[in-house]
Amino acid sequence: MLDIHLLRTDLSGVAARLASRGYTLDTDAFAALEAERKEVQTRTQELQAKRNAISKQIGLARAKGEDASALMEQVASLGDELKAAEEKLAVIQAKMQDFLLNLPNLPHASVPVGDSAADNVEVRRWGTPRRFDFAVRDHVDIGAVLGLDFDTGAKLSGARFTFMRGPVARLHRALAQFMLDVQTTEHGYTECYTPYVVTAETLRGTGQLPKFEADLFAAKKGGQEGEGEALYLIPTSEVTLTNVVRDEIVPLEALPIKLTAHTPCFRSEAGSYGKDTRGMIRQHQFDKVEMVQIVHPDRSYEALEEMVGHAEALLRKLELPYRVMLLCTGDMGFGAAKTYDLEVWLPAQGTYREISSVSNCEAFQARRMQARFRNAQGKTELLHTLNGSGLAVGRTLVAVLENHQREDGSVIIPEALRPYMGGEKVLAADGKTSE
RNA sequence: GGAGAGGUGGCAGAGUGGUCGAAUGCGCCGGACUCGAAAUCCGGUAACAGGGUCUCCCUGUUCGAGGGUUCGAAUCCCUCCCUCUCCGCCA
Repeated sequence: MLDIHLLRTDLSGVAARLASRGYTLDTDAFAALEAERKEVQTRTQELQAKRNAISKQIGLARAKGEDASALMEQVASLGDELKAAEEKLAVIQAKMQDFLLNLPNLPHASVPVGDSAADNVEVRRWGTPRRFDFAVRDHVDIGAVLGLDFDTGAKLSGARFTFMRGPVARLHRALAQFMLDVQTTEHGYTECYTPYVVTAETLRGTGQLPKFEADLFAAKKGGQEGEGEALYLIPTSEVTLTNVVRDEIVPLEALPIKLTAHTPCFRSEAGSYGKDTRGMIRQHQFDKVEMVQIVHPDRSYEALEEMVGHAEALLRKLELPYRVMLLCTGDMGFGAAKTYDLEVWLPAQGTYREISSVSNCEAFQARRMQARFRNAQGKTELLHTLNGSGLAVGRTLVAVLENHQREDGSVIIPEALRPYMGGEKVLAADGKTSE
């Protein structure tokens, strides 16, 4: 959510910055609503003040045993107008809230202006894509004999679900454990276990609601006939980790808060029909190790660079070539002020594909959540929140299989991962180490 | 699922229709005392929103959430949510 003061004082400036990310701000609608709000709110508060003052006098008169009927008449005459004004104000404020909740964040000044992914800027590359002296297979073919089973996934749950067994299932688990251990022991994050099902209020805090309900899975408690509040499956643990500070005023010395969790993520992938239909690049359910930092506003851009480094460290340890992309204004997510994507090399596709996305949301989420800290002057101030994948486990599995494949269909396990694989060096169909 | 208790400021905890945004204690901030510290004493200390003559003043809202009664609600009524205790069931 944007700061309403900024819209009041610099509406055209806000409109220009939103336009750079392809969002057209209806300035006339805002100006009209704001003018109406100001008038109605002033009038309402005037009437409330009058009522409060007279009511107080009634109390005093009664206490002295005096007759208060003249005062009662005065206040009665306010009644209808006050009630009407309060109702009108509530409607205007709800409209205003709705308007604000649907505005995306402002891009940071350092973000390149552009319309689409084509305008993203490559910041750096690491590693050299390997040359293969045999026909490269993609992860679907490699995984077929190693336990990657899309048919069973589809039978159980439909398209975009994967079933894993044996060596691949173990590799998947090993990757998640490895990532969590690096985040906690080397990067200073606190490991968390969080709910996978959350309330609408929680999703409003991080910005998935009200605008993106179509991207979520909703859940219902058994034994209830449409009663009660809808619950949603988390699309990322950014949601649960960030909402930890919702409605909190954290002490200055508690900052920065650095949290990580390994959770499944559930996404309906509405609007991505026909995209990445082969393999496990785009699934309704995938695992991710998430990094969340909740920091002092002065430190958030420093933290952003640091978090990109944390994600990069994992890719390096796994010996996976990647590049770092700075997203342009038109390609950033709703709540982000600045985002870096990490793209891993996928030899079968002959291209780099997103495996991590790290964003600074500045106060956008904090304002929705009322997540604050007490500054050095003792005043409350909004925090800055950041989140990033460290990493998407499914896509990392794909990258390991494809980049480290061998001609005989086995896969070399990167050294960093071997302690998590019982010391084995190679992933093979028979489960045996062939070297 | 059954029975009961309860949700109040950073925390603990009073308050059952009228100067209550809220006693008291703790914590925190400032001051006094002290060479300094501790102890003690004095004073201050909620959030959010709006307005202004904008380092300050004024107004409004907020006592789990929403609705109702009333001139007036933390306090009375209704609905919902959550927490705790006991019993039952359960991984």
